[in-house]
Amino acid sequence: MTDVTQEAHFCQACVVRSRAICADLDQDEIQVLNSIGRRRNLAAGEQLLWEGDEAIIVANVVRGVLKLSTQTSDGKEQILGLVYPSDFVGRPFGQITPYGVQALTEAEVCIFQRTDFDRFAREHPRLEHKLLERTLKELDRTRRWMLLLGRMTAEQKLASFLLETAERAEPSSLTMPLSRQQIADVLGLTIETVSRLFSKMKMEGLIDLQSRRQVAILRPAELAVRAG
Amino acid sequence: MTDVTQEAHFCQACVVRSRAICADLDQDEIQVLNSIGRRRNLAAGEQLLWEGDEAIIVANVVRGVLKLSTQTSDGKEQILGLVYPSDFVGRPFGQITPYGVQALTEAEVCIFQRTDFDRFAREHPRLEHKLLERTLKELDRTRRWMLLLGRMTAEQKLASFLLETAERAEPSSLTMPLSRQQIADVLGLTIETVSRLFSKMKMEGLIDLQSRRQVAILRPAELAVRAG
DNA sequence: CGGGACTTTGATCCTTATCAACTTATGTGG
DNA sequence: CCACATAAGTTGATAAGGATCAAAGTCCCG
Repeated sequence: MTDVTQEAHFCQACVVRSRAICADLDQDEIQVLNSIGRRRNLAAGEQLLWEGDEAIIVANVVRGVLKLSTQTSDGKEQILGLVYPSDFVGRPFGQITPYGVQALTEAEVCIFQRTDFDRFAREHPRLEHKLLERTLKELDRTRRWMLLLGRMTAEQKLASFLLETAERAEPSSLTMPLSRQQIADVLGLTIETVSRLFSKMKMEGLIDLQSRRQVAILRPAELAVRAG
Repeated sequence: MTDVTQEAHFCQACVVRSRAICADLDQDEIQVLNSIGRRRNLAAGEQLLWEGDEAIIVANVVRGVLKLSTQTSDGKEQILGLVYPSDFVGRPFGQITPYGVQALTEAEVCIFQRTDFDRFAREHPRLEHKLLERTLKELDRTRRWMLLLGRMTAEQKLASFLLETAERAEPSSLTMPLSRQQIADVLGLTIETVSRLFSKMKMEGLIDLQSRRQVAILRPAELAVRAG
């Protein structure tokens, strides 16, 4: 289930290096980062971090899609964000992991002990700067999501979600990394509402459903109108 | 309406300095920051930044409460966050201000040209570090708010909001900085629903309303239960 | 004291949640 | 490869929580 590999110089061959926070580091710095990090494969459904746990690790996503999520006291889940390759997860400079992190697809991450990472970051302002830019962007994205949760109707939510997912995914692939339940948890809806909307949009010719996970957007412009 | 003052060495006397991002700077650095920043007073209701505008300034809040907000295409507002003394507003390292910033109470801010601030930040890793920590905390707070918007009932929302506001405000003062409409915009509700809940909570003895803006929490424990 | 904004309260409607039954996929062992 | 079991998704009926529409009440400030 958990496959931990330690390859020498894996940073050099890293597919997300140019886009991840480690992009601006020089040879020597990469060397050090190499020595404190390690790759890890995650099976679909595997949990990387648990909400409320001590924040012992942080990670870069190399491959796959993960979710950040939290729960209400009565057990309903809210997905707080989705993380794609080159994104960063975990809570540097913090004691507690404020949300759970779980792989939605088969995934590969590059993990660091938080304390190692914190120390490295404090000694390398360029890395901290990258991390800051990324965090600011993430905050912007999260705030846009708040508008969706607070003020949009179910249809607007799903239309927005489909468009954003299409943007994030590789152009060819229209495979949803999320189940209906997970989409519901992202949008603050129930699975039934999501399912009904999929059916309705298909009937109206906005999308096509080859299978449950294969969604094709047939009329993106109209979908954008529905997104509000 | 707009009162711009330029005092020498105002940082030294700054009431929020120990808590704001400028806390860790030394004498010389403060001197430089002093030279690129200036104080500005805002009347209640005055807008500091407009959503979508070029991001030309950033600011530290010295006094008062401001809101960050955005709007749906059909004009409904969603408040994305409230900002209190020592908090930072604006979008460093970005071209566009992603949300509007408006003073809810009479307020005082310490503003910088974004480009000046960006340059200063890049040259002073300790400041960037402070800003990073603050941004990470803000992201945590924002994500908790997502749970509220996505999964809580109206009563849970208002109860949570009252408790958090009480925590943020000075212990003695139980003056709401927000109108009913603004509370609704924070919680993703309508003004009518908020008003009804206030009445209900008063009737049930959870809170007392000396006046519209004067809210006393009578039974915080019970309120916490309602918050879920 | 009067006008306007803000707030409260009431009646009704609509969206979405909930509960329930059924259908379709996925997977396992015989 | 099929029969069965299990998980995931769909569809329907009903209910509930808030939104919306409407009207009255309060507060504030000149």
